[in-house]
Amino acid sequence: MARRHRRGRHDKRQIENVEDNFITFSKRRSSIYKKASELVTLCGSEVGVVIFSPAGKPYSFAHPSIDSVANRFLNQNPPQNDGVETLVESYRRIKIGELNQQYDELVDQVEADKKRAKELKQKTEARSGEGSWEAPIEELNLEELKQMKARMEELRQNLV
Amino acid sequence: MARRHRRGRHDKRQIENVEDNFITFSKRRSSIYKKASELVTLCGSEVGVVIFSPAGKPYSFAHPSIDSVANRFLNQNPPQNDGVETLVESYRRIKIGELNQQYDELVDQVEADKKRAKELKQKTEARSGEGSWEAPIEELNLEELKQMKARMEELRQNLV
DNA sequence: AACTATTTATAAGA
DNA sequence: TTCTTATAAATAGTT
Repeated sequence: MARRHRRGRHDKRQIENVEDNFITFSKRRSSIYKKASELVTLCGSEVGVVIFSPAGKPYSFAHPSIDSVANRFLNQNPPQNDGVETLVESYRRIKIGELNQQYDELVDQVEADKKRAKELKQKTEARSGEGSWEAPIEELNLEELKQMKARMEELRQNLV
Repeated sequence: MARRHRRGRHDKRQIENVEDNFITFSKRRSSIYKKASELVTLCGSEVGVVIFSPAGKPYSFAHPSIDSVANRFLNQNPPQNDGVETLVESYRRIKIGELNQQYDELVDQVEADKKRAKELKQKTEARSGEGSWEAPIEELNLEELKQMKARMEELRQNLV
């Protein structure tokens, strides 16, 4: 009996050309969507699937929505201890890092200005012998500024 | 012939109890992972799957990694115009909003302090008639501060 | 976990 | 493309 044509699924299918590969990809992508959908209706679970074609085009299937599933997953997976950054951590680090750098420069400059203003004030007071009624203001504000910086750094610890 | 037991897959399987449902869920979840894995090796695509069990426990499968797939998907799906926030947008808005609020308070306070310091300096100078060599410093720094604030607001526009 | 009757998915051909 | 089909794989219920 002559050898039959091979049909059904074969483990060692080789990628012959781009067109056939995309046909296979499309069929299998649809099947995965179907399986995911069945899991939702059959078991009452939530599912999100993201697939990139060999050419790099994105496809997705999700229930109840891709954002819902992604947010739920990310929120239930807090920062890991194994050195691997999560998606959210990466965005926080990169984007908030810029903001923090600007903030550090601002605080440094402001504190230097406060110090110089205080020295200047002491100098002019020593010469005039007046104006001591203004004395506590800048010290107090400088202290508040330091506290605010501490609070900001605490916030940053929680963010980055 | 007596009616046979129903095997194979049936469209209208009913959830009888939690244990059986979880067994079905586990089997099907494994199958979806297998299908996803086959899609990767067979077609050379990238896949990310997130699944919540009926009880709410999260599971995931991804190649090359869940972060890689998620980032790639989110980056290729820029902010939509239909009023729906993406995952990344939501995180930026919520977390950076806190930082911005602190920053606004800081800038307001600093500028108020600058103004008061300037007034105090003018007052003491008017009385002593000296110290004018220090005059340009605070105005310059105040201007730099304003520019820094402007840059910060520009940065924020890009973030939020 | 493993088994099995049945259904579904798959690859290639038409 | 879409349909067909021989075969492989997945499924639900059982043991």
